[in-house]
Amino acid sequence: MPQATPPLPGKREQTKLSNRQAILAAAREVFAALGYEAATVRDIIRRTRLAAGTFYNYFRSKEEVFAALADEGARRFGPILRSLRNEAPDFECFVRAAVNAYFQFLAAEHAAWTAQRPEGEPHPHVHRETPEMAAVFADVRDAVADEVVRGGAPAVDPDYLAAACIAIAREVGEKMLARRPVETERAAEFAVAMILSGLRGLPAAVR
Amino acid sequence: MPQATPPLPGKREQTKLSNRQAILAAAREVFAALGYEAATVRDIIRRTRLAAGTFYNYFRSKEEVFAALADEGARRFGPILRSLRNEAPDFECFVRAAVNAYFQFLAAEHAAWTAQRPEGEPHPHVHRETPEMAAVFADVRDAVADEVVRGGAPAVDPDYLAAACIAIAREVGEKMLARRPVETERAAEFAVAMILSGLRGLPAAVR
Amino acid sequence: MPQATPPLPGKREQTKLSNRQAILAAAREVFAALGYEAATVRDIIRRTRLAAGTFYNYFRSKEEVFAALADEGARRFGPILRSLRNEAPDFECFVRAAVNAYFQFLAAEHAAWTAQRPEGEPHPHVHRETPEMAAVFADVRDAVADEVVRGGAPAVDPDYLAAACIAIAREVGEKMLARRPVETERAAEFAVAMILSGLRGLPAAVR
Amino acid sequence: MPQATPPLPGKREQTKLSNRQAILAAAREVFAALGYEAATVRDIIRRTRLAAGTFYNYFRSKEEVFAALADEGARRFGPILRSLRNEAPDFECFVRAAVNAYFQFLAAEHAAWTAQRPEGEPHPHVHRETPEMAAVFADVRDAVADEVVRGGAPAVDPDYLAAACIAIAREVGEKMLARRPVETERAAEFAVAMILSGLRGLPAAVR
DNA sequence: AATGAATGAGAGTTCATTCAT
DNA sequence: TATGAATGAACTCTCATTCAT
Repeated sequence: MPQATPPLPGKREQTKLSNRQAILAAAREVFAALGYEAATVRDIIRRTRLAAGTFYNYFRSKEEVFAALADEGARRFGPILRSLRNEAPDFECFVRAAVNAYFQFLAAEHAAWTAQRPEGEPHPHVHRETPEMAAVFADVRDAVADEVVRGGAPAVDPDYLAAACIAIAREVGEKMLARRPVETERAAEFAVAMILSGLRGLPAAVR
Repeated sequence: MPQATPPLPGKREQTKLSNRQAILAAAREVFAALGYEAATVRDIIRRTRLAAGTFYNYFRSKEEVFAALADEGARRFGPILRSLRNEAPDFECFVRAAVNAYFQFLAAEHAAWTAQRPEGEPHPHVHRETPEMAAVFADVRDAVADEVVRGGAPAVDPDYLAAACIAIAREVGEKMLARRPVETERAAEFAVAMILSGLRGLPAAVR
Repeated sequence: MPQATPPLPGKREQTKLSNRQAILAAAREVFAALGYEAATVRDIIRRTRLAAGTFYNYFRSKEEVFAALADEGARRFGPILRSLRNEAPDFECFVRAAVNAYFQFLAAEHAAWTAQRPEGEPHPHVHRETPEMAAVFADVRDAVADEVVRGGAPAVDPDYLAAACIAIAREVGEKMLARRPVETERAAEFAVAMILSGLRGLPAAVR
Repeated sequence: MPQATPPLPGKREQTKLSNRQAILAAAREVFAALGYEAATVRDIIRRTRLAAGTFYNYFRSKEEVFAALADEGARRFGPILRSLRNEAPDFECFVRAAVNAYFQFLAAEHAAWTAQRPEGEPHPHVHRETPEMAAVFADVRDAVADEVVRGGAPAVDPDYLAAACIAIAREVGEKMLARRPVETERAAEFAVAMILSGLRGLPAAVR
């Protein structure tokens, strides 16, 4: 196939990219609708115009596409989080801003997902953890841990502290999503209060 | 037929009971190692000397064996929790006692599980929620919610509060398990401090 | 167990007999409701107060209980058929009487069955052949064949003739059962007419 | 892409077609040997070089492959039957032609099947109704019913009449197949005579 | 003789993954 | 590189049958 060298991203590169995007988009929907375990590669490619085998030109497994999705989420969320940290005058403001951002993100994603959920939750005891959430959590964890190291947060075990903050946000966020209407602000307010007052009380309690 | 009361359990009843226990034990291990979704009925019976079909003489499905495990956990933990509540002079003491009990339980169960785990975390993004944990969490949630209603805890949204307390305990507990050695007391101390000081600061922050 | 010799059928023999009857009755219902292939030994013993293993004290398999049912049907129907043959002045009357008896039997059995059929016919291309029917057919076949040999029916191939007569009765009978209301007499009339006029026309057509 | 019309079927299409044929052929044999109910999907694919899962690329279930077989039979037989009806000067000739055609078809199919049958009849009480037969019967039934409506057959219950005709052909046909040698003509002659003389005698007998 | 739990083969079906086209 | 049929291991669950009690 004699052909001039493509000066701009050639057609090949374009389709390659758009195929990748199509798979990622389909995977996002499927993981949201079915959960990681129940989702199958077949489910993903079925929501795509691509053939079964094509999936494997882009990802080696369900595991890998999940990781890619998480990466993408991190790439979208990381900058937001970092700018919040730069702009916030102190740690309290940062926590407030971060929790608010997270809860808004959560509500937005949730709205998109609940649309296609077919029946009621079949396995209520299983956490629906989406790739985006995982990435966001990782970022937050790093931020909190950094802050502890930098002295902006009390000098307690940074790992435990990060875990506790994330835990509060996560669990309260989940409760928030279960309510009608979804009150992002009230929930965020509660979570922030819990985190900050917990933080303030810590140094006295834990040496 | 010289006697009406069956004095000792016959051999049949004995094996029946021990088989049931064997299946439950195997299921516990499998759920811990693989998570609920990834676990299969085959995985469970394979860890047993029983034949494939025998599983279905005891439980109708994976769902059912999970529920049985949760029931068992609740039966074991519920009384402990309730006695703690009765004995504790105030809510703080109760929280302290409950968190300690939970972390000890966690450490004990963990020791039993990690024994069998063959490789490193195969599915890191999936929440390992074991039936026992689910049951314990439900109990704690009820206790906290009750306390809020009774006025022993600040008059904030009881659902959010319970969720936050559980979240802290859960997540810090998980971190604790990941460390060597497993320091039950330090972790419990941290979690209790976080919960209680969070609690104290709440009323001022949330109107 | 010292015990006087039982002069009349002892308790043992009685239960043995009643167990056998219970299994047969259950089998009759199950075969009618599910068809031979779909019916399982489990289905049969489940309709009984007996334990699974007990079935095998009486019958070695589903096959065998089916055969026993057929035997029973034959024992009930054979005498009727034979007396009809003795009482009927000629072959025509015999055919008439036999077809009527068969159709009435069919309608009666059918009423008993359709009661418990759960859903609509799942496999429309499968003939529901019950043991009783099989036995009755065998008897009729013998009767017709005998009559041909005795000269009461035209000297055509007796096997074909018997087959044709049975076929008409069977198929028209099935059609009859599918209608509401079930008109035993009209259907019998039709079948008899078809058989007899077919019979009369045969000698001329077939040498 | 120098050419728009796919000139010859590619290798893929060829194997796809031949696999489909292989499955159908295997299914035909299995249904004939075991009957619809006793036949399993595994029996079918086992007579094939294909893997277990491949069956489901072609048919969704046993039911569906049976239907496909019936369709095929109908497609082969329907035209024959219709041309016979157009060419026959009267109903008698049509019946004669149809029965002959049916018996020949039966004999041909039978030859193909009995080749593989390993042992003696394993389930004597189950009607071996093959998909082809089902299709043929449906066609014949329609033809006879039509003729009754058109007045070419006596004005008796068309459903009963069709059933009776089919029944005679079917049952006599079965007897025919059981004999050695298989005398298609004699059997057809008998069946035709029985049907036609039955037909002629009917109007007088049934008002 | 009756019991009913244990057995394990085998049914239908799904799925991740491969590979000839 | 895209395709999509083939693969075969694995899964859930059922069943006839056995056998210790």
